[in-house]
Amino acid sequence: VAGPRRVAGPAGRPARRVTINDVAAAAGVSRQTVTRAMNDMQGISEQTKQRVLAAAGRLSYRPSRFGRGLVKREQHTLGLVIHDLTNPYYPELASAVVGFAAKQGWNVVLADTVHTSDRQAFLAELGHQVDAVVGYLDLSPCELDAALAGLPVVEIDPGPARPRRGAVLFEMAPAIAQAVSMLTAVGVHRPVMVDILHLGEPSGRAELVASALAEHGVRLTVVGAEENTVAAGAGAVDELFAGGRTFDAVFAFNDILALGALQSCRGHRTEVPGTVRVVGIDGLSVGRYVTPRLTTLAVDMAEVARHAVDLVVGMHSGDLPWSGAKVRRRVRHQLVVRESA
Amino acid sequence: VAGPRRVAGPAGRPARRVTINDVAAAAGVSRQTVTRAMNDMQGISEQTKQRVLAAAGRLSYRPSRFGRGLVKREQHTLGLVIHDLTNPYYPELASAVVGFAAKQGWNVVLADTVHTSDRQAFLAELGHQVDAVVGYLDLSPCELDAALAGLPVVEIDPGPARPRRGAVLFEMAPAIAQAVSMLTAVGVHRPVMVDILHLGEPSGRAELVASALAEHGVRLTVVGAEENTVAAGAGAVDELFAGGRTFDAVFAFNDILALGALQSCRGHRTEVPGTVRVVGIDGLSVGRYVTPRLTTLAVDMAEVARHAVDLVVGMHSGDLPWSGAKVRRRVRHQLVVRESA
DNA sequence: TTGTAAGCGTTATCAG
DNA sequence: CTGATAACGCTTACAA
Repeated sequence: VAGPRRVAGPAGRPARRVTINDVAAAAGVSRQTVTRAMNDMQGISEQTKQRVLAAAGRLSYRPSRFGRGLVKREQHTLGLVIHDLTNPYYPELASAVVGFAAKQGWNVVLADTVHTSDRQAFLAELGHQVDAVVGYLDLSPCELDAALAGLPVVEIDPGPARPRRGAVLFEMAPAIAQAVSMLTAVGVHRPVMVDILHLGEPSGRAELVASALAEHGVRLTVVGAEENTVAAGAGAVDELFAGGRTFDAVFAFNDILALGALQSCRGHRTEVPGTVRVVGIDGLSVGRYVTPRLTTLAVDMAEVARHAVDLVVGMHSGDLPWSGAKVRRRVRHQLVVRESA
Repeated sequence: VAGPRRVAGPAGRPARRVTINDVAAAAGVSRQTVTRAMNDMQGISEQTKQRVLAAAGRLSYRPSRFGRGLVKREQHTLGLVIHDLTNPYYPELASAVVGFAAKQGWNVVLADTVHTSDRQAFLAELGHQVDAVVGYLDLSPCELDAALAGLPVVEIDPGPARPRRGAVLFEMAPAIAQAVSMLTAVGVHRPVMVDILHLGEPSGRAELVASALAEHGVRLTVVGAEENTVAAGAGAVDELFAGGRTFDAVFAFNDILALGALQSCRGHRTEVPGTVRVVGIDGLSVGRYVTPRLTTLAVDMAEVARHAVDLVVGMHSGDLPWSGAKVRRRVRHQLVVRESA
């Protein structure tokens, strides 16, 4: 395989795609014979097969996936929508989704929305390229219907509102209650939550933590991080220190922010878990590699991915409806006690 | 959008795909009119448009991407081949590749080879679904030609052999020399490398480190890690400690193994960088969040991704040849001194 | 504003 | 073993 040998126009650019007809002509056979040679089908003599293959190679011929897909109906691709591959949560999810999807013969195209301004248009565009969509959509039900009508959709952790499509729901309350019991038992009484605020409002996670603490008569202070990064998590806790506020525990919206809390404590020579206890959410594997190792509410990513892929494949095949209770699955977080709390 | 309303057979499964013809029939118009309505084209009255859209919604109609792709030739997808999304290196790469590809209007399907036994077959299959391939192929030139003939291919860090296709080459020697100078200057004379062995042989990275050290009259001991994980890196260094071997520096094949080295040192109450200095390779962002922060030879992932996408898009459009010097780019690693060395 | 005809590149069917 | 013909679902031209 030397340089490009496609039929080239004056500028050296391919004038048009090399098609099966070109190969057929070059080899002096019919299109059907080319098909037989390319796909290792029987009913073709070894000799013509080689001649065809040679011609195909010479022309750099490659069957069009569209032509082929049109007639063979067994090519499925899944759109996986995530916020930002740079946040370790999403690769862990993506890894699991890609794995399960591959097992079912589905391809996965990755849609990262980190630099997307118009989510609806973005998802509508994605919808044109795939057979089903899974992930973090963050659209209102009506936007979602507009963008992805007629397509099987499974949202992951879609928030409190009753999902209008398929969904994998997170059940964090039990694990949160467990973590809160553990902390209050050892005397925590001034906890803080580093949250991701939505329009200035505390997240659902913060509310769960607050109400679990309320059961023990403890009040939660919620502060917002600027963005979802380690640095922002550290910044939020830095401000706490700077403000002279005393606290004995930090709950974080997720492990990334918790890592920031750890970093900030280290910067302020504050012992973890001695002086301040830190608890993250998600169960990222990076939590095992930091010092101290991060205590966290972990979700089994493989289970999430398995549910999501199962649902969406079922919806696509028609075995499952496109909405309703049958296409809702629940996954429980588990308290994983390591060193930080 | 309630349940699935596709034409259903006896089992409740869709009997066949809903096509433009079904919608046309249902709305009492021609196919062309349906196209106009679906694609917001002009030359259709608002009234018929609504009628068609209603019919389409009722039938859950969605244009086939194959039919559409066959006639509109502006849909490109890139296959990104990586080893294991679970290893933070690949998400960082994927994130950048997806970003640049999106900017050029390309979709990215992610092919994770971690559970792939037959790489050649896997890539051949992938080749059928995409317009170009980028990433870590790990195939011999002849396997590669067999699997991906006729397709633009850009390998990333393909190793020492002269690449037969497009390639983004890593130039680590200068950064390695710099790191080695730094370490020998502070008295390091018993360095170890935790390597990923290929068929029992030291990697190219190990050889570069060894020869840089030789310039300073220092000999390198190479040990292999079982696999490419933090735990394996820790295990390799644990064995060093167990063997009673003394060492004052650890070079790691990559940051992941270096994290393991850090972990092992911590387990053995060995000060880093006081007693042992640790240097990783890759420049993963996780290196900034561990204690002590990891000194590493960093590659600019965005630059790698930019080159890879530029090359492959150029090759696809015909602006660039499919092999040769014009489709080779070089990226230099940079020594990033943090705390661990 | 709407419909008709043709063709995109491929494979399945059936006749030779 | 090979080739002609007819789909596959869609859009672009052009005609009404």
